[in-house]
This record gives sequence, C-alpha cells and structure tokens, in this order.
Amino acid sequence: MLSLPDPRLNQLLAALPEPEWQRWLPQLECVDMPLGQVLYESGSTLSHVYFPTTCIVSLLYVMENGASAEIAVVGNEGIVGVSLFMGGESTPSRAVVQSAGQGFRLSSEAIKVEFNRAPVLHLLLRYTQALITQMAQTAVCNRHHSLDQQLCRWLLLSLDRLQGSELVMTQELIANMLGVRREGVTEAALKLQEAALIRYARGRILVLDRKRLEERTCECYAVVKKEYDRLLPKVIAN
Amino acid sequence: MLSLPDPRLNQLLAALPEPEWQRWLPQLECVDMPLGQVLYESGSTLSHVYFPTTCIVSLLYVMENGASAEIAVVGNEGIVGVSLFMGGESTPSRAVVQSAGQGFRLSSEAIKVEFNRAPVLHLLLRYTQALITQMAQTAVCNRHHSLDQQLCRWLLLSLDRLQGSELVMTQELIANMLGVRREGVTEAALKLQEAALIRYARGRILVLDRKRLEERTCECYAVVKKEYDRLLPKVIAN
DNA sequence: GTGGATGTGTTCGCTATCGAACATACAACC
DNA sequence: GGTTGTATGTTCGATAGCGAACACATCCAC
Repeated sequence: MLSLPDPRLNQLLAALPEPEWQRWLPQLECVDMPLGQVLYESGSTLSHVYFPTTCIVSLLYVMENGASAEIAVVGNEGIVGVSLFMGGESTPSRAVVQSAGQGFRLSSEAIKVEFNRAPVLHLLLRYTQALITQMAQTAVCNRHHSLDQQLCRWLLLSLDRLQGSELVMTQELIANMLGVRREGVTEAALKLQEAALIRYARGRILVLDRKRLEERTCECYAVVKKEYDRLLPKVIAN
Repeated sequence: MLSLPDPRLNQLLAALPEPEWQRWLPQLECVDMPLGQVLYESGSTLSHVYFPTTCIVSLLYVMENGASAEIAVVGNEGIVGVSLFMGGESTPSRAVVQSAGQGFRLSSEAIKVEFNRAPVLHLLLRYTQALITQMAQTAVCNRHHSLDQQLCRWLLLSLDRLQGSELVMTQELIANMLGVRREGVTEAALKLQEAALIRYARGRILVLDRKRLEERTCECYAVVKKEYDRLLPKVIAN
C-alpha cells in the first residue's frame, strides 16, 4: 500500500544536482507521518526540515482563542521548515500532517551546512517564493471569496499534492484548515456532491470531476498553481 | 520638510557590515516616491529593489474583478522586491507607495551579484522571513477578526513604519488596502474618533492614543511586531 | 448485538459586512 | 465667491457565515 521510501518522490530532492544528492543521501532519514502529527509547534526551535513524499503537511496559524487557519499546504513538491534556512530558527506557525504518508527529514545542522553551498540554495529559495505566493493568495482568498469557492480551491491544492483522486479527510478537519465552521463545509460539500463533482462518506472524499471543480473555484487556485509551475519546473537544470 | 537622503535611515542598509556598505554606497540611487507610484506590477520583471527610508510601500494583490487586498506593508525596516534575490524575478503582487517619501534603489543586476556574497544574504533572508510572517498573519486576520480590529492593526503597522504620529491617507485608500468597503472604514474610524484614539479630517489621520489602539486591536499586530523585532534586532551583528 | 464514538445533515436566530443610494462638508481653483 | 471635486457621514435592505442545538447514520469495540 505504502510507496517505497524513495527520497526522489520529493521533487526538491529529485531536482538536486548529483554532487549534492550524493552528500545528502546518507543523511536523509525516512519517517512515517501519521495524520495529525505536529512537525513543529508555533515558536519552537525546529530540529529538522521535512521533505514530504507521500504525505501532505499544513502550515497552520492558531489564534489565542483556539480558532485556526491554514496558510499553506506542502506536499511532495516542497519542504517543511523553511525558517531554518531563512535564518529565523522558528516561526509563529504550526505544521501538522494533514494526510498521512511518508517523508524524509534532515537535521537542522545538516540543512544549514548544505544551505551555505550556492547551488542548492537557489532551488530552496525559489521554492520559498512559491510558498510566499500561496500564503499571499490565501490572505486574499480569505477576504474576497465564498466558502464554496474556497472549498474547491482547497480540494484542488490538496489533490495536486497527492497521487490519486481520493482524500482521507473529514469535514471537521477541512473546516479547521479553512478557518470556518464545520456546518459551512457540510453545506458546501453537499452542493458539490449533488452536482456530482465529488462523492464522500465518513472521512473519505473522492473527486469525480476535477475539471468542473476548477471551473467553480476562484482564480486563486490558478494563480498559485501557475506560480509553482513557473518557479519549480519539474526538470530543474542540473 | 523632507529628511536628508541618508541611506542609513533604512534599517537594512544601516545594518550592513562595513565592507558591503562601501561596495553598495556608490550603486545606491536616491528616489522620490510619490503617493500611488507603482514600483512593480503583478507579473512584471523587476528592475530594481527598493529600500524605503521615509515612505511606506504596500504589497497588494489585485483580483480579476478589481477588488484588492494588502498582504504586507514595507517601510524603512525593509526592502521591496524580495523576488529578485529569491530567484523568481517577478511575483503576482503589485507594490504601491502608500505614504509618500523617499527611498533608495539598487539595480537587479547589482542586488543579484551582492546577494551571492554570504554575509549580506543572511540579513535579507531574515527580513524575508519576517515578511512571510506578516503575510501569514494577514491571512489569518482576514479570516477571523472584525473590521474594527483590523483597522487598528493597520494603523499600528503603518505608524511603526513612519516617524511621527500622523498618516496621510484617505478612508477610501485604507478600504482598498484592507479589502473592504469605504463605508465600513468610515464607521470603524468614527468609533475610534469618538473614543478619542484618533482624530482625522480629509485624508490626514492623527493618532492620539497609541496605547489604547494596541488594546483594541487583535493579537495579529503583536505577533508581527514581535517577529520583526526578533528577526531584525536594531543592532545586527556586524 | 449493544452502546458509544464519530461523521454528517438540518434548523433557527444573530451579526458583520455588503451594495447602493444619497447627504453633507470642506478645499481648491477660477 | 461661486463652482467643482473630493472626503466623509448616514441609511436601508440583502446575505454569507456564525453559534448553538439537535437528529441521524455509520463504524467499531466490547
């Protein structure tokens, strides 16, 4: 059922030039990432960076009153813990496994040593810029678009970061991610199910018609996708 | 009236170690930045990075339907155009001068050459991380907090990036930044004026009681401020 | 099988914000 | 000194999402 633990399932690792790859490989540690696992807590010093291969990780802000909102999603296209190489060591967000799977991790010492070598650096910075775009677009989407549209965006972004067309995810969890009520998600999901775009039951969501999902969502999805594609072409010069 | 054009009014420039400072100084170009000037357009290739000294620049997302929302504010603590050294060359946001003043700029070629020298780099990356925090917090604030609270946050963030306690800014413009209706800003501003926290007239806002403004705003302001202070201490090791 | 936990569906009143229309007031320019 | 434009104030109905409460269904453990 689980994919083989191949680090190259992660696109950043796959894009590493040969010399870096040879250096990193022995230091990469394969880890299981169960649903709900917290990779780092708001304000804590990060001990590792994570390269998801078959899981999805959400970057969440949690407010004083307990309300939360997702600011970005990271899958096999990315890395969790950019603040380590950005120099801050910590960040006021929380990283939670949103879809169980596997990934690889590298210790904070190792990533910092590696980061100070020029060729690797540029790839990680380009990824970080893509992440910035996703956060900014989330801010705008939160302001201007309906819950219906945001649900579509969220499904599409999550789907892009997994193989297959099924998400293991309750409406309650989606509501936490979007920062809305569970009932709101139920209503929005019902509309999508009635229109035969998705089918779901007890925590499993099957996307039936991706195309029409893209038609229903706001422009935010396309902006983010386009920017990821632009900044991180699948075949990176190496 | 205008400050002397001293590059060191910008805190990033002021924090440059002596050798970098000596190299940069002859390449820095002082520029006037009038209200409304667009420093870069969404998707365009950036020609310069800007270091505000006495102005404030807003990073704005503009939607297809014309609605907009500010995702971050940059003043003399920062730099406009991080996508140049992050490697993307462009970004889907627009940068607009929100409060007229001056700044310095450096050509894209120069910043890229300089960025590949290690000591400078770290400072700029730490700043970028602070900017990321501001964007993420904006996303959360848009989701969870009232217009009243957001207005307070916005006033405080803007105030922190200027000397003095007056903002030259119409309610119409503030509404564009916050991504809300002008009438909503009028109502929120009225409450603040009635409580004697601010006084305003025809595009000039005077902050009378900063302390109580901080009491009224949401936690987002404090989170952002704390993170800027943490990542960019006034006296950076050099 | 029974009972509890979990996931989803439904309802109701409430509130913040929206969209639109219009009123007022100050400022600047001739 | 009157005209015009810009900034702000006010109102009204519409609506999306909230908070709370509760119904129902499915799954799992004992």
